[in-house]
Amino acid sequence: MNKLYTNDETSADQVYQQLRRLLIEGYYPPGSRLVEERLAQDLGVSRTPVRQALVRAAAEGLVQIFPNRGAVARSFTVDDLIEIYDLRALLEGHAAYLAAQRITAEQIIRMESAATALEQSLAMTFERRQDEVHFLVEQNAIFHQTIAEAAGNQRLITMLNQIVAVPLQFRSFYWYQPEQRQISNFFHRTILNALRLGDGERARAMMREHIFYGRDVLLQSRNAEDASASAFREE
Amino acid sequence: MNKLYTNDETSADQVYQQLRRLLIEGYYPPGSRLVEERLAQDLGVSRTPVRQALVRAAAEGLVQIFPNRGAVARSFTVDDLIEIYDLRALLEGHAAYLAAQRITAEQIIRMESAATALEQSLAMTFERRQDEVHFLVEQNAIFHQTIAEAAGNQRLITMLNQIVAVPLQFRSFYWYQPEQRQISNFFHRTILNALRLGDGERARAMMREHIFYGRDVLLQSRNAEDASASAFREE
DNA sequence: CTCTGCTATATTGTATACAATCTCTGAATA
DNA sequence: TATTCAGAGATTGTATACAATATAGCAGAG
Repeated sequence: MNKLYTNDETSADQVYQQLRRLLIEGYYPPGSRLVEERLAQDLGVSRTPVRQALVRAAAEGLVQIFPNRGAVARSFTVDDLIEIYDLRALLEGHAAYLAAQRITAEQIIRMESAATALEQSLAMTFERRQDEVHFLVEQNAIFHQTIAEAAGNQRLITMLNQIVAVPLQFRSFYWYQPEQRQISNFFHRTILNALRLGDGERARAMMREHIFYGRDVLLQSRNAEDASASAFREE
Repeated sequence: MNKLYTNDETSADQVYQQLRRLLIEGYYPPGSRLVEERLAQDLGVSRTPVRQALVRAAAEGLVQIFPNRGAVARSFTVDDLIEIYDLRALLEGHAAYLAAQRITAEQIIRMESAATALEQSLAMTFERRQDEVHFLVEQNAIFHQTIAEAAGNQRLITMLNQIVAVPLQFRSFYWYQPEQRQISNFFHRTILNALRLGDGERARAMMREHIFYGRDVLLQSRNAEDASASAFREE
């Protein structure tokens, strides 16, 4: 019974988890410098575990490390987003294809529950907008992660985690638009149907469309509000 | 003019490069413990950069780190290899598909040169067997990396590097069999043709076959010599 | 002879000290 | 005014010391 896959015992691992969360949630905005001493103080440890966390985050593409000049929260150009979504479509499409052959009843139920939660949330009201986004992102993650899990390829899961995490910070506003959410919900149901019928080809096709649709919504929102375009400047 | 993509100035980076090479070439066989102090002495540095290199190697899946128990050169089960080759087929197939639209004349020439080198080497004699394998692996890498480059997706390249590096240690004996090499060479020419004609579908299909063929040769060799099956034991 | 628990040893994890490098400021010069 | 250079300060990179943890061997009980 070893703890290989729950690497959260050492403080270096905890720092990594924290850092990852802070980056994804935009607390350290893209392009901002990540000074080791400051992070160490923020998280109450010395620079040693911070450095390890940074190296690991760099390996995953969350930060960039410039030798002798430090780490920077990675920023993304529009081209980066297009690259990322191209790969997401490829990998998640493949995952959906594989999942159609192997998914279990329990996994289907989990996905249905997430899909339902996303649908019902359209009629719900939350204390704070942030709570709502948090909830939606979480349920959405359950839906997608369950497919990756059902695909039965551990490395595929790892890769998807890397790819999906990166632009998460931008996806917030995706969730603010009811019409787009309805369409996404529709995709979820279609994908679920395909999986239930064991139709891998269809599951893949719908998953790809679902992801490309998300990409397009994101890029459109971007064009709309050019004010915050600075977040896209590379370095 | 920054050195972002040639991270080889700090000794931590050099240690990482060394470690990676030693792992891939089987100097540290799968399953062997990687004691920090020993690595540090082998490479003439302190434990600090060694640890960073290990963290990075773990993020890439080359080693496994067990909290408070140290790092181990990752070993692979047959199922691991199947997972890996499944993803390679997906990613390299996609790369070939994209490359068909964008590949440049210079890149074609580079690939032709590598393909020719691989063909001619069948009639050549090398000082040592190891030199030959080294040469073949290198030319083969040029062929495949050029396709990834031509696909024009930086993240795709990164992912492929991660996936391809892993089983390299096993692929050695692949190169010892002339018949299989001839077939691989034929695939290379077929892929080149498809790329030259801009036929992405065909390039993808042939690339996938090429990779699955490599996988099957690998698995067959494995079955043949069950003596060294220990290398496949997990943990 | 086997099992349990304890201690010694080996090794990892973290903090800190110091060296190496970069950056920024401002003065001197043209 | 623009430019170059020096040096102070900030920050990274590495080594080392120490703390925390795991491992192995051994003694003693059953």
